[in-house]
Parts: sequence; C-alpha cells; structure tokens
Amino acid sequence: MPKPMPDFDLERYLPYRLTVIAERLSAELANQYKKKFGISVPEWRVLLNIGYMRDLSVRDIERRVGLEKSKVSRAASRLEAKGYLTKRVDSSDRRLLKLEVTDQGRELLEKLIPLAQAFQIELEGMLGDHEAALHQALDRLMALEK
Amino acid sequence: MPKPMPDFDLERYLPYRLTVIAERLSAELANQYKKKFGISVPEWRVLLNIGYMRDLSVRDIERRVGLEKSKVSRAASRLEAKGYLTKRVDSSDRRLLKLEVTDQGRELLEKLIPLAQAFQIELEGMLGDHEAALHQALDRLMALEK
DNA sequence: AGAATTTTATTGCACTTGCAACGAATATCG
DNA sequence: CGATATTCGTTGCAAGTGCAATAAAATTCT
Repeated sequence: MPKPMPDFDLERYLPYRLTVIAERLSAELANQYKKKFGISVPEWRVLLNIGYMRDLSVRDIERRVGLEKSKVSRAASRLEAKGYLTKRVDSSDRRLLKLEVTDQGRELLEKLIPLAQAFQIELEGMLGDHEAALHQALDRLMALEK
Repeated sequence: MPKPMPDFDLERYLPYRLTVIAERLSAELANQYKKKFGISVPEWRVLLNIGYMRDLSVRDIERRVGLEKSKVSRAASRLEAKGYLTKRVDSSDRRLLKLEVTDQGRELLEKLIPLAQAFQIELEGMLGDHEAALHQALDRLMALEK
C-alpha cells in the first residue's frame, strides 16, 4: 500500500483560501483599472494614499500600505511620468521625498473611487450581516507576529 | 479650499484588506519553504495537489488551485527538474499531461505538510470561535460572479 | 567635531509573471 | 470524410518583482 500521508485539507487552509479570494476580488477591479485608466494596483494604492494624506514620503506609504519600498518608488515614478503626482524633497530632512498629488491625479481619483466604492457595496451586500464578523476575524489575523 | 473628494476608507476596503492579510500569512510560510526547501508557492500548491489526487493534468490543477496554466506548467517543469514529479502523456488523450509525484516528492511533502498544519493550528488559535464565522463570510465572497 | 551607524530612496540584476501566439491533438460540424 | 473549431500545454516577450547594493543625508557616539 502507498505511504501514509498526513491528512491535509487545502480548501480550509487559511493562507491558501485568503489568497485565492483576495486574488479574485483584486483581479476584478485591477483589470478595469488597467484597461480603462492604465493604472496598476500598486499605483492605485499610492495614488489613493497621497490623495487623502498630505506630505507622505515613500517610507510612509511603505508602512501604511504594506508595499515594499522599491515597489512604492517605482509606482511613484510611473505616476509622476503620467503626471498624476510630483516629488518634492523635504526641506527639513532631505532624505525624504514628499509625494503630492496633482490636479490631474485628483481628477483620476474622482473617477476611480466611485468604482471602488460600488464594488465595496456589492461585496457588503453579499456579506450581509457576516461583514462585522469578517472584520473581527481579520482583526485577529492582523495580530500575527511579523 | 481643496476640491471635495469622496470619502474612502482604505482600511475597511475589502479587496485591499484581504490582500494585505493574505500576503502576510503566505509570506510567513513561503519564506520558510523557499529558504529551507527551495520551493515556491506555485510549486508547493502543485506538489500538494498531485500528492493527494491521482492523474491530475495541468488543466485540472489550473481549475482546482486557481493557478494560471502557464504558472502550473512552469511550476511543474521546475518540480520535474528537481525530481519531485514526473510527466506522462495520457494514452487516451494525448493532449493531456498526467503529473505524478515521485517518492522523492512524497518525502518532501512529508516535511512540508506538518509545517503547514502547525501554522494552520496557530491561526485557528488566534481566531478562536471566530473561525467558523470567517469561513462563512469567505463562502459568501467566493460566490462572486467571475 | 569627526567617525561610525542608521535611515531613506533608487537602481541593477536575476527571476517571475501574465498574456498572446503557437503547435499538436481532439472534437465538432457540414 | 474533410474542414473548421476547440482544447491542452509550452514558450516568447515585455513588464513587474524581490532583494541586495548603493548613494546621500541624518543621527548617534565617543
């Protein structure tokens, strides 16, 4: 007989399950963003953050959004090349690069955000009263020691 | 005053939140797998599947695991090069490639699975009685129309 | 103050990824 | 049966990624 293998239920394996669902949800919007506006997911995250918070540096975004600094740096450069943000060296700490959204960037955000909100509402509709429980469970998982 | 922007709460935005958590959970084990055994996440998923199911083709795995076929194909080739699986052309449909785990592949799985199980148990401990609610909520989200 | 350490952002490089194109095998249709 | 369409797996290519190395600036320490 074949070697005994330990039981393993991939369908219930949390890292796998969360990854699959996250990919599905992200792919949904990411494709729209890419096709319609030429914006990738890292770019969207950076743009959103500088749209809502002032004087963010690359490092700030890395911390806030959980995006690797090289990813932030390149996303910022692409956004700059497209005219959606500007870089300005911080005068009090010249290592820091303050990222500032341009008017053009704001206009783009005003198109992107309603799409994201509509999607969120759709998801909340699917969850119904499970939403609160989901967020509670996710809070627990976020406590994982890095 | 600045232009009015629609409110948007990134912290509660589900595609974002799930992605961040999924990345954190996966990174945890993925690093161990990579460093200790030289196995990437796609390779681990393919290996696990052929370890538990017989006569799987590339397409079967693509469907089961939600991995793109080129990703499956390359992961399978890498696993083959390392001696963890073999490819065999299906005799009744010669387009299909049946993937079969080798003894060496089973030995590797016997090392990898306990790590995954221990991690799952740790996560379940963090979740406590929130676990059932989490799976229910994820079930809802899986119903998203592709 | 000066030397050593730390922090910040970028970049080089090897590797991975996604997507389209492709060839081979099979299925479908007239 | 023969032509067309579909399915399966691989591969080419451009783009993205992670990580280590780097340069510049600031901080710490003696």
